Amino acid sequence: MVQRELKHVVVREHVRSLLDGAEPGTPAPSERELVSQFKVARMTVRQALDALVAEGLLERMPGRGTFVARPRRRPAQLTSFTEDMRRRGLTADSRTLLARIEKAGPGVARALEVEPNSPVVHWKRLRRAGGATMCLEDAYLNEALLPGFLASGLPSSLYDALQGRRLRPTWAEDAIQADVASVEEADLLGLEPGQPVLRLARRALCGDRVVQVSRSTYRSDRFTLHVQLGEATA
Amino acid sequence: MVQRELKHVVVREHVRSLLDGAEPGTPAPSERELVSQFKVARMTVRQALDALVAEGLLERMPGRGTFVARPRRRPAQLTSFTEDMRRRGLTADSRTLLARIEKAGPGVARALEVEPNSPVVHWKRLRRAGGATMCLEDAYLNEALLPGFLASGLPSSLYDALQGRRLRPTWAEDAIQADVASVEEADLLGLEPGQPVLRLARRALCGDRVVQVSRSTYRSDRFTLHVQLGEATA
DNA sequence: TAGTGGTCTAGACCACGAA
DNA sequence: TCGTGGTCTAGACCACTAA
Repeated sequence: MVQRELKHVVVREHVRSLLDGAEPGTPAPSERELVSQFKVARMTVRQALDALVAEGLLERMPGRGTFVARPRRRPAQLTSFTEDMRRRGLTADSRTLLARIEKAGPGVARALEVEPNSPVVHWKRLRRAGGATMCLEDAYLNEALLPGFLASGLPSSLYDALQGRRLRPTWAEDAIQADVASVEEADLLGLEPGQPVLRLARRALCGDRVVQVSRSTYRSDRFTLHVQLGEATA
Repeated sequence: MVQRELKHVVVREHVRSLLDGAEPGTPAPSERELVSQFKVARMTVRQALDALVAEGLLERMPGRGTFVARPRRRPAQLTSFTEDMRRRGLTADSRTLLARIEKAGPGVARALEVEPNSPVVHWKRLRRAGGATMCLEDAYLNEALLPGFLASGLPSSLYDALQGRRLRPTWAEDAIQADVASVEEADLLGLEPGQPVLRLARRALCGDRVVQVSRSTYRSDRFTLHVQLGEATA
């Protein structure tokens, strides 16, 4: 069963594969070329190219033509610790300190937007990258969205596991502070009490549903947080 | 001199003002209504509405109509300290510790993407919000882009001043770390040496040009950094 | 001058949703 | 059934760029 392909999709994908891997500045076929090649109206070609322009692949230059755009600088992406470390060429692993279902206290309930005393997954991990201890993470997940999460075995990457259930966060808000390590944190992270740490509190949503809230404590001597910021729009 | 208004712009702005402040879910006029109202072709109306959809103001629902969308959650925006504080209901001011033109050292030159020994504006400020000292900021600006910047008087908001010269940053990268205050920082910020501080190093670009690089040191007891993260694409 | 993208027309048929 | 947005046609004139 081959679904009927919309013409603008055919044109769009043809142009995309034509320019796959091309250098920025490479000219795309002109609109009128595509019109005669695919025997379609020019509006149809424009619809196809509009999509690629919106995507950031192409750039129009009136009077000159349409060209492969240089990659846009993007604002902050929502990535997991595992992905972050992989990007730095390090392999992430973790030691689970605690993983169980609890009743949500008032703070966690409010943050997760569930009723107090609702079941939540509490997962506490010591996270390492390239063999070195990086941070202590205390995460709470909305159990109602993740039935049987603990029973199916703890995943190595939380976001991978959420992605598998189509619950990968699409948006998050982090609150970031500097502080000094508590006695317990220092012990777990291998620091002296009073040494500086970076604290990061996250609320992660998938659509409108709060999936995860967490508090992480990073060793400041091993971890620098990198954030890209985009253009302010009105 | 009234510039000729493009039809799709007229329609777009009419719809925008019509729905200004409307609740999410409010229906927009149907495409055919706008066609007969403005005596234009339907493609023209679609072009107008497409722009508003891309902007996030409208949402199409095939078979039902076009409606005001609920505001999208946005990834991190590039805002200035002044704007950040205003959003928190605080008024920002600052005490300039140093403002002069210097020759770029190797590190600053590399970060600003100028030749070593090029003239750069060095501006060091103690920044306050609501009367309380918040941070110490050391900023370097590319003098070649900002001729006469110091001569025209120091602005209260750097980003406002840059905006006036059409050099407001459109993208930035921050590196964020926890540390402890040095003796000099402690003195200026009113802390004890060894208390935790949040360090933020920023490189801000307008288009492809590096406009500003800076290092800021925040009192961690008064300042929490908030960052929104968007969906990972590709 | 020839080619490009930007705008615009006046229709058409389709699938989908609500009544 | 009727109105909606989604797709598509076959033209047109314009401003701009490059040769």
